[in-house]
Amino acid sequence: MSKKVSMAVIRRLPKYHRYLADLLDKEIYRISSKELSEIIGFTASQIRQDLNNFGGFGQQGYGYNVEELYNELSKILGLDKSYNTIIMGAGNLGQAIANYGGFRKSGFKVKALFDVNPRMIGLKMRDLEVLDAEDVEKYIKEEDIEIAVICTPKDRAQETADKLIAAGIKGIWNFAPTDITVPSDVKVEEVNLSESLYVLSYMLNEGNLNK
Amino acid sequence: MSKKVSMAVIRRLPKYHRYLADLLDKEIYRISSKELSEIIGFTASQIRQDLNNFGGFGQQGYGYNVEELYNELSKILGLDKSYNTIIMGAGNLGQAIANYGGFRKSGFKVKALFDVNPRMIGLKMRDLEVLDAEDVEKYIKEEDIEIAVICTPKDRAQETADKLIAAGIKGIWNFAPTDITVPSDVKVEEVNLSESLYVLSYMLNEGNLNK
DNA sequence: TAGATTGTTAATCGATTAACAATC
DNA sequence: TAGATTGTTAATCGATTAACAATC
Repeated sequence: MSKKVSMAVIRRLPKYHRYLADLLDKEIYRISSKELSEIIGFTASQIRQDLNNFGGFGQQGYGYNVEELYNELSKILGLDKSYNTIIMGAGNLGQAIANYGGFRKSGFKVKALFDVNPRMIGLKMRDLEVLDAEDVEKYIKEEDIEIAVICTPKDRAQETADKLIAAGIKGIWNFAPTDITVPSDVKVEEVNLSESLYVLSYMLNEGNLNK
Repeated sequence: MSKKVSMAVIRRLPKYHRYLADLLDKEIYRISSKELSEIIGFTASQIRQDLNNFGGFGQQGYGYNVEELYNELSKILGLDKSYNTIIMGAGNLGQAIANYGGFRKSGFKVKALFDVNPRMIGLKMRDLEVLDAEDVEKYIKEEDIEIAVICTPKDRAQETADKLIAAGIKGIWNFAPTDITVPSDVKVEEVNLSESLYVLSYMLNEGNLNK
């Protein structure tokens, strides 16, 4: 196994994957790094460097076979599997994620929502039930849950993570506006929407900074 | 005006802002870059470098005044103002964003949701009305809207952006799972949730890649 | 004053881009 | 074969870290 691939590269992989899917939709089956660079906005050099972290998928004089590269990227991203998923916190955001069909299509299957609020517990949202957060450890083990999405308020995020990890969860998608601390074998992807919005706000005001 | 600050620095600013708010909550009024580095997980050197892009906010032998630094960061991030905001697309995600109180608290005021679906138009969600997306240009001008959030499906994102920009919008927060193209005076912050989830999926499978 | 800690310059590290031999 | 385009090495660029004089 070769040297660890940098996060900068990894964060570009989903974008390659998406643009290749678009090409397939348009029935384009062959592409050079130069052509791809014009569509996706990275340099051709970067594209070739990025891909070569994982293997030589192209062919000199020809370029890349779109379908083959798409399939390779699917494998690299782990999208050739499916993942049982639960959502902690059945508020607006939890519901929105539960109802987004795109994730299911990519193999992320939301099995249940969990909440601490007695008024929510037992409710059905489309075909999903809201279960008692008390019972989550048992559920994770019995239903073979691999990914948990944290949509709780900020102050309940860490304790929720701890409980999930104790039950064996190895992947957490955290939407609570706080950083959570986990052991190194647990992977966390943080989505901090406030931080994202603040970056937009920064950009809108950049010119006005009196430096 | 000094040299443009890099995106790497800018994306760390909201995190400083958040951790300083936590310190104020805990009634801690003074902090050195070293102490902050232990809490936030960046090096002390990086913290000093980052902040010095915007001014010398510290004091030798003392450190930083938490409240002062927090206020300076608020100004840098444009959080000392408020922004009239609209949401394009009144689906699950649009509603979730509309209902999240945190944004309002930071000065981002959602004034209305817009949708193309006749069944949605006219509905009230809490205190917000769903308006006809046809009327958005007029609304933007009359109500002085500065920021628009795109929560439409992928295939309607670009045309929506074009319409918003024609009406004078300068800031777009894009949740549609596609990149939108805008003139250089318009700022876009992309939030691609699928890409984020795929990165998590990658990390969960990293060990299994047969390289 | 002595100690602490900044602001800032210099050194290092890593990521991106350029170049080109290999080869389809 | 000739042309095209990769895979990969080398060069450049930018970001992070280290070091330390300035100074509170």
